[in-house]
Amino acid sequence: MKDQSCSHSGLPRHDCAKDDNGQIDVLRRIENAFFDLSRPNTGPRRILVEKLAELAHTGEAFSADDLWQSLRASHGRIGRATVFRAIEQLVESNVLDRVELCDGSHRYRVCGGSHHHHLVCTMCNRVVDFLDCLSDRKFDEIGRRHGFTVKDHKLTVYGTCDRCLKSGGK
Amino acid sequence: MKDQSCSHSGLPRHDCAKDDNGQIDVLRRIENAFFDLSRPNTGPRRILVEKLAELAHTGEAFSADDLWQSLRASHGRIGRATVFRAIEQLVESNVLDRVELCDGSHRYRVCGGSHHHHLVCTMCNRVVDFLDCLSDRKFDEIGRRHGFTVKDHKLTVYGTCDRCLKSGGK
DNA sequence: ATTGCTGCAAAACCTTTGCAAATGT
DNA sequence: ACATTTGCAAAGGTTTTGCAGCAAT
Repeated sequence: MKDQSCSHSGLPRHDCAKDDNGQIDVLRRIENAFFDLSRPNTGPRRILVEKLAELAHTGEAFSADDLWQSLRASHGRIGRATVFRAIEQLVESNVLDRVELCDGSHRYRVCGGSHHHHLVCTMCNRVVDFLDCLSDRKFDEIGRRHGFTVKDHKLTVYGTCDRCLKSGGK
Repeated sequence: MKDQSCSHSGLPRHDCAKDDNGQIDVLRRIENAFFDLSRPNTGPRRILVEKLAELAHTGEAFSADDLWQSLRASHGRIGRATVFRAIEQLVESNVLDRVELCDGSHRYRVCGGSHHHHLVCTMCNRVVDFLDCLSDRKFDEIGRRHGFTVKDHKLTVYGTCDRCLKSGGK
């Protein structure tokens, strides 16, 4: 079995002024996430930060392998494991979100840091954020009803995006 | 990539009188799911149906491997692939739910057939159902706002169950 | 110097696939 | 007889691990 820790402590570790300033903020958040827990500002990390800032900008969702391929294409050699290890840390630090697709596979995505959920296109896997959700009191109530102390939740909505509808989705 | 189909057509294929009659109903639902699409009432399927009725009763969540181990322990040889193939069909037929744990792994669970969501204990992986959710109009509105046609959604709540809290969970 | 990261290759993990043999109808 | 499922073993895809060497502090 995998790491049972579920340390979405809920709140982002860094203040995230809304993304109005674009990549700068995201860049800083990613750097912070790396350098909070570990010191070295290494080459691989720099190119990772750079690439992730790009991906944050486009909002693209990617698989671990996508990211690896993309990094080794634009820059030279980088280890697969390095990418996996970085993703793990960044998910932990709430810089990346793990998004479940409806087929059970998953992608990652640079997230804004504040609480949100995902709307996923089942045809092209495009992911969009939204804020709507049940209230915290409601979640507490659900928990109370079953003897649970609620810590976190995840809401994912699946559908077809306009682009795919046009290009002949059922 | 995996099978991109997302054929939670949403509605259960068989009427599911609430589980007041216990295992009988569940048993029938599982049998129907198997025998709708394919004929042979084979040995492996019989023991699968039997075991799943048990699991439905206890509400236990299990991995594909758990189920395989358990079947080969109680009955003789059964192929790993047979179990995986059965799970696939039963998920498709809305007899089993796939539940994501907070670490990204997943379990299966015999479900009642009607729309519901899951409350998952992050310590023992116990799973409990609940019904609360946003309204359909709300989901439609979320979709409309982003140009999506909403088909399905999934809400999973993570927390600590009373049993685990008592036995020293943080 | 010390500490921790990196790349590689191997291993682990989980799931799917191909196919001959067995089974149900 | 026929069609389908089964079990096995092999392959597949993805993620993790071990470790020697390297880089940053």
